[in-house]
Amino acid sequence: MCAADFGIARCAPKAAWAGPVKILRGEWQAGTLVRRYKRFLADVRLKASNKVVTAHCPNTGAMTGCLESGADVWLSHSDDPLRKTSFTLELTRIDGHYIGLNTHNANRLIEEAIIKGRLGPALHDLHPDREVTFEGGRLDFRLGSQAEYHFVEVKSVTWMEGKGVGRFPDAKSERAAKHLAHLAHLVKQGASGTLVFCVQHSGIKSVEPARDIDPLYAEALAQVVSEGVVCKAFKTQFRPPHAFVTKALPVHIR
DNA sequence: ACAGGACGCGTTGGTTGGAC
DNA sequence: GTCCAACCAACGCGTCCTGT
Repeated sequence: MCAADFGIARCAPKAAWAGPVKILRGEWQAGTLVRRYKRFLADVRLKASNKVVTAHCPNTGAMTGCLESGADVWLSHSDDPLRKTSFTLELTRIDGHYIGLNTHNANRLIEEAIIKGRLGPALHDLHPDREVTFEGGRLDFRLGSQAEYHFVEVKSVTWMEGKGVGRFPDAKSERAAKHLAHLAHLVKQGASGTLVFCVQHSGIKSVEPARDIDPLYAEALAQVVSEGVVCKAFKTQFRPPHAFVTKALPVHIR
């Protein structure tokens, strides 16, 4: 299986800021989604063999508008004998737009952009610490030194509504609000904090909080931004098996 | 010092069991 | 029968502990 089989250019887009990050691992496959069920699982018909396989779905969220039966999907493959499913659902294409489904890839993409210094001078660190724990909480990245720590929390945006408006969250999320509180708390203690929306949908042109889905989160976001937390969004471009962070997108808090 | 195993975290709809 | 809380599902990643 190769990218050329699906008319996909192998080269990186000229606008790529960072990467590439390989999002399709192992003997990756293209297929068609048959159904998603039990939150973690999806049946996919492989294009190469026409066989139906069960893949692990690493995004347990609502994934509004992201998983439609019959949609093109791409799967990673693992030889790990401990795994119950050899395939992992990574990417889909709906209405001509690529949508990254693996939330872990959002962190990898943003980490790559941080390492390359593409997210601005305040977010430039050769070796950010990942999954930093503190006072009962955990954030995705810590940059800098003890003199001036900079904490970064990454959220994956895959839900597009209307013409290019990315919305987050797609379901009520107490944890997302908790992460905002953690960032605000650290900023109050003198650190810097940035919330990064990693937009894994090629059709999204701007990001806004989904006030109708989770009004508490929308309020919390506006509050922490007023308290000094920086909120940014970055667009991902897909060239299977790779993905790239390409540019900043506007975030409309209110 | 290093390798490997155990465990915790994060994610949310479905299932199960108890209370009313 | 209905409601609610607790638990479970699969996986990757990081941390901690133990053995060599």
